[in-house]
Parts: sequence; C-alpha cells; structure tokens
Amino acid sequence: MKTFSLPSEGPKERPDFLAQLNAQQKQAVTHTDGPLLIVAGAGSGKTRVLTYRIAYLLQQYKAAPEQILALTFTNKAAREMKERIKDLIGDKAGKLWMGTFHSIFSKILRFEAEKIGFGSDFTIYDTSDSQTVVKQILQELNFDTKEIKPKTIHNKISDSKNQLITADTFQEKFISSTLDDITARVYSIYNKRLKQSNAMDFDDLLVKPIELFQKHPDVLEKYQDRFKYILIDEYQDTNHAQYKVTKMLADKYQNICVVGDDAQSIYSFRGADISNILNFKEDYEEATQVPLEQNYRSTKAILQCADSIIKRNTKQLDKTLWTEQGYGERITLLENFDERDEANRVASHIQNLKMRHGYKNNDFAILYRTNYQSRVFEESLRRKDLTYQLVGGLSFYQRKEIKDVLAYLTLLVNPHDETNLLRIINEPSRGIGNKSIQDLLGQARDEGRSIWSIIQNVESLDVYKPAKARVREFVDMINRLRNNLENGETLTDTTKAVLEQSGYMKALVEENSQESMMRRDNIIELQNAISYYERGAKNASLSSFLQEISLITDQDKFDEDKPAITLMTVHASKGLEFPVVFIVGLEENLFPVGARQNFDVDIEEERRLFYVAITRAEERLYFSHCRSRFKFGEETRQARSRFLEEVDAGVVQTETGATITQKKDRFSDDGNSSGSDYTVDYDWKESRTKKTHRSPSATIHYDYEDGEDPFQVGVRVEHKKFGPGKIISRSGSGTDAKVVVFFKNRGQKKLMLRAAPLQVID
DNA sequence: GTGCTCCATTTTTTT
DNA sequence: AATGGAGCAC
Repeated sequence: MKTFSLPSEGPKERPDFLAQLNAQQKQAVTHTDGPLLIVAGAGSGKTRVLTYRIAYLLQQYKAAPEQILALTFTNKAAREMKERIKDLIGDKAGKLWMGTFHSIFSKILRFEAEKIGFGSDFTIYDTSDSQTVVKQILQELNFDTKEIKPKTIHNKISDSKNQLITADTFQEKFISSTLDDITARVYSIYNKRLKQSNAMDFDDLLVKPIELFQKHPDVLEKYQDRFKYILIDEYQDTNHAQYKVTKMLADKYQNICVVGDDAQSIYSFRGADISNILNFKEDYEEATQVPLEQNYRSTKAILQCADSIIKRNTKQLDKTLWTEQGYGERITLLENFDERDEANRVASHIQNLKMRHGYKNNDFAILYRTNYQSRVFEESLRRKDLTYQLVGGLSFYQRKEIKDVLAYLTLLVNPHDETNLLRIINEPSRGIGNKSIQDLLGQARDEGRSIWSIIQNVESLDVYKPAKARVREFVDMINRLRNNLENGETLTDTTKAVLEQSGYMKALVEENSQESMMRRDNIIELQNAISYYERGAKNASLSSFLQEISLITDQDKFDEDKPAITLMTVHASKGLEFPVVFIVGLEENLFPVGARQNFDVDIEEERRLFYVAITRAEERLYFSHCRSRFKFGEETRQARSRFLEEVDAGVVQTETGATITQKKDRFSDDGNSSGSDYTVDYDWKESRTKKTHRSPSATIHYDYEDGEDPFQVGVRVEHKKFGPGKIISRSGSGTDAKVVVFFKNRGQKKLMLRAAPLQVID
C-alpha cells in the first residue's frame, strides 16, 4: 500500500494535504457542493480522494462529522477509510456515518423499526435463512422442492426486491411463466412470514428504508437534514434500491458525490445496475464529472495488458489511464497439465520470487474465479511451508454449530423468530420430532400467531404427548435465559448458560469425534468474539451484536499486514492491490464461467472481472491455465480462456520467455463459442468430459500391480482416436503416470495413463 | 423419534 | 470430491 504522511505538528488548522494531490484529484476534493461524479480508474487514488474530501469538508466547516454519510460495499473499505480520516482529523472521525449500505441502513431501521411495524430487535436473515423460509412455504403449498428449487424462487424474490418490485406488483405485472406464478404466491407469504418473525432479509435492509421514507416524510426529512453530504463508493455496483434510497436522502441538498468505475462493475448478478453510474449526469442535471486517470499502482506493461482487454467492451465512460511508472516485467503465462500442476507451479514461482527478488508472503495474491479452486492451492502452499490466508469460502458464521448457537441467542432477543426457533427446538435432539413440530406449526398457522406464542401453552395443544413435556422444558429454558439477560446478565455469561442449559456442549462432548472437537473449538472462538465485543463496544447489547455479525463478511478478515499469501476470488479482490498477482484457471467455462441453466453468461461482465483481476497487480502478473481439470469428480479437458487470445500478445511471455501464440478471431462476439477448436501441442481436440475411472477402456490401465504395467517406453500402443503409436517417454507414477506417445498420423502427444484410451498392440 | 446409508447435486460471484 | 437431503430400518 502506498502511504504518505502529513505534517504532524499542531492542530490541523490548515493541513496542507491538497498539495499532495494531482490536478484531477484536487478538483474532486474541492468541488464540495452539488452532485459530483468521480470516474476513478483502477489504482487512481480513489480512496485518497474520498478521505481527503471528507477531511476537506470538515476543515472548511461545511459539515460536522455526524452530518456526513459515506457508503461503501465492504466493512473493510469503511474501516480503512475511517482509519485514514482519523489520521487526518483525529478522533472526531468516529462520528462519521461510514459503513456498508447494509450496516448503515440496518442502524437506521433499528431506530425507526416501530414506524413500519417491526421491533428494533429484528433478526437479519442471511441467504440461507431466507431459503429455508422459502422452502418451508413451498412445502406448505405442496410443491416438490426438488423440482421447484427454493434457491431459484428466492433469487427471483431477491431480484424483485432489489428492483423495488413489491409482492403485489409482481402479482399483477410480472408473471410470464409458471415459475413466476409460484414466485408470486411465495413472495407475499414470505414477506408475511418474515414480518411475523420480526425478521428482515438482506434486501429488506435496503427496501424497508424506502418504505419508511415514503410513509413518513418527516422521517425522511430528518435524515436528509442529518446527512448534508453523501458519498458513495463503488457506485457502479449499486442496485436500484440503493440508487433510490440514496437519491431520496440526497434530494434536499443534492450534495451527493459518487465514485466509481464502470469498467469494474462486477456485481450485476446481485442486481447491480451499471446504468446508475452511466446515467448519473442525466439523473442529477447539475452534476459535475471528474475523471481520475493517473494510475499510481501498476507498471506500464500491466496497464497496457488491462487496456487491451477492457477496450473490447462496448459500453464505457470516457477515460484513459496512464502511469508515470516504467514498463516493468512482461506478464508470464503458465501452462499446466492439471490443477495440481498449476498449484505447484504457482507455489514454485512464489518461492523463486521470494528468493531472487526479496518479496514477502504478503506481496502475493492468487486470484481465481470460483471458491472451489482454492483447495489445491492450499495443499500446495502447505506442502511448501508457505503461509497463506484464505479469504471467503464457507465463512465462520455460516458453520452449523455457530448458526445453532446464534439461533439460541437470537431467540433470547427475538423469540418470535420462527426460522431460528425451528432451527434449534430439537438441536441437540431432545425428543421433539418432525411430526410434533409440524403439528405445532399447523396450529400456529391456523391461529395466525407465531409458534413461540402458541407454545407458551403447549399443554392445551393437540400434540404427541411425550413431546409436550419436552416443549415445555424448552420454553422454560428460553424464558429463564431471557429473564437473566433482561436482569443484566453479561453476554458472556448468557452465552455460557445457553451452551450449558441447552445441552449443546454436552452433546458435542459426548460425541467425542474429531468433527465434534472442531465444532467445540469454533464455539469457543465464538465465545471469545462475544466477550471481545462486550468489552469493546460502547452500548453492547446482544441484539446489536447479532445484527452486527450478520453483516460481517468474509473479506473482513483479510489482513494485509499478515505475513501470508492471499487466496481469494477475483470478486473479493476488488479494491485491493498486490505487488505480485497470479490469475489462475484461465480456461473456457471457468473464467469466463460456463453458462448454466438459470444463468446466461454476461461475457462483458466476465471481461470486466478479468480487468479487475489484472489491475490488482503492481509489479508482476502471471496468467495460468490448465489443460485438464477435475470437475465434479470427473476429469475435464479445458480449453484456454478466450481472454488469453484477446490480450495484447506483446506484453505476455511464456515461462521460457517466448512470445505467446494466439488464435485471432477464434471466438465470435456473442460469447457462446465452445472453444472446441482450440488446440495446444497435446492436441486434445475434444473438450467433452469423460468418466475417469468407470469406462472399461480407461480402467484397465491403472489396475496393474508394480511391474505389471505394460505401458513402458518402447511399447507399441493403439489409441482409440489417434490410432497406432509408440511410447517414447514416461513420467509420474501411480494414477499420475503419464506417457508421451508418438502417433503415426497425429504426431507426439502426452497422455495420462489412467485416462487415455490406450491399448498395447502385440 | 432417531440415526444411518445411499443418492443426488453441486461450481459463479456476495451484502 | 464433498456435502446435504431423502428414505429406510430400528
């Protein structure tokens, strides 16, 4: 990270920070009033501009800290910005309203919840909670959740919410298929169910404020007056709801400053609408646009590479990135046999760079398109004793045991939360089976009350008798714990009591497996987090702790100072920078991802994603791809990514320093080419998948005991596709054994013994 | 009502 | 390959 320090003497009456900005940055900082669009290219000092702008507003007495609202996409970005502002203006920076859209608006909702019929202790449902609710509703409506996927329906509901389409509107206007029909029915029940549970989903955190402001203009005005200046980071990734709610807030003073880069818009899958930034100037007529075009991050080679990619996209705002830095190193292309080869090669390069050029672990990032690619890299790095940090994947707070414990805690502040109640009413098993639960649910539905309220009098209900006593005990336990909490018990003690009285810890101890030990460790870690929170937070309360952690994301645990190699998705890398970057898995149907049933691939977005990845690099950049890869337990032939054909070949070299060869015009621009005509020296024409171990012709080759394997150098063989040939060399062993065969008609090829349809000719 | 085994599905990206 | 769900036996 490039840091710079300010003169530290005395009170900062007139800090000289403007002198440290270039002309464009200075304009962006000092243009304080009225709408402003900052088009910030990658690495152009955007964060510096935002922080200085806030410092400048304060210094000019334009606003008090609590009158400034700064919205970011990650907590990390907010925290970092807050730190930097603190360096400029001191502790009053703590009063700034700075955070993610979701966290800021959940705070506002907490204050105003009653006005829209919620309690301030509402639960925030994450995606899996939401899907659970949808699934339940589908089952109640007698749909087969195998055919009608809860995930699909929830996605549709979520998309609708992000576009501010209510359940009613959806019902009236947006039905064009049976799936929509089902969605419409589920959507409105889903909303009622959440409300009854006093719960909001992620989307509600953006939608409900709009509802609130529309119903209560006085409340809107209160916040309009409070937030005299509004700043929004990553504006290209805002969705319609975010656009709308900030437009409402900015309406009175029009002091809205948005920063973004249309070339880095990579979240359309969750409703981000690139037209928000493209149309900003039409939207706010008085708007000024300032571009930030000087890149301070990367070498010329890297920028040139990035530019050669992004210029293939059609829709773009005007800007030209340039840098004063030198040309630097060319980009190195790593060609690998399979993903293990890839991981090892990357790890070796890291070792080499550390040795030869003095890089440290935290100078490196390995970026991939999908989380599942991380595993092999972890293995390779571990084997080479290289420390790494994995960002993303299954987060701590999504683990079953953590969600369970949090469900108990949630019930203590919001017992009407049905999803969390159902989650733990029989966890650990306490004799309340599915039948009983369904009976209870049925009666709750009939009376239109929450399950919690009806089980207060479980004795009078029509339920399997032995279960009644168990429910009674459960209810008493929760009430007891609630009471203690209300009487001022600490969160730490409450948590401890939950773990004891629920029998959750006991069950884990009794199981006494490796698995259960890990779960216990995780729960202890949660306990630590709770005590830590309790000691640190000003107004510590269980309910605010729970709301806070439900908005914590995986990137928040990324630590740039930790001496570790960073492994993460390209999405997660946005906003970060590293001296050395490896972009791996550059293969068709991986990066760019392959089309799936529900989802067309937006090839321009994939390209922007690739652009984001490239522009993370400061000094050295590596591209990597595999010819073969295991997917779903099957070996798949992988064609090289079209992006490697698009990139300016002049800035790329192979490991041996050779220039790369490309096949121009291999792909049409519709993004639907299969890439099947791609060939490398191994000439694997087909990119279809093949079972590795089931097909008879494939199995025979690796079932041999030592010494029996007939595929030795010099042996004549016949290949199903390539015809007759002769083995000229051999490498690897066991299932990794490979041979190079010279085929009469096809030339030399390297084949994996366990997979290739080869037979010995006598 | 509980727990085990087999099977099917997954792998886009995240607040 | 790995996970979670459904179905089945106790």
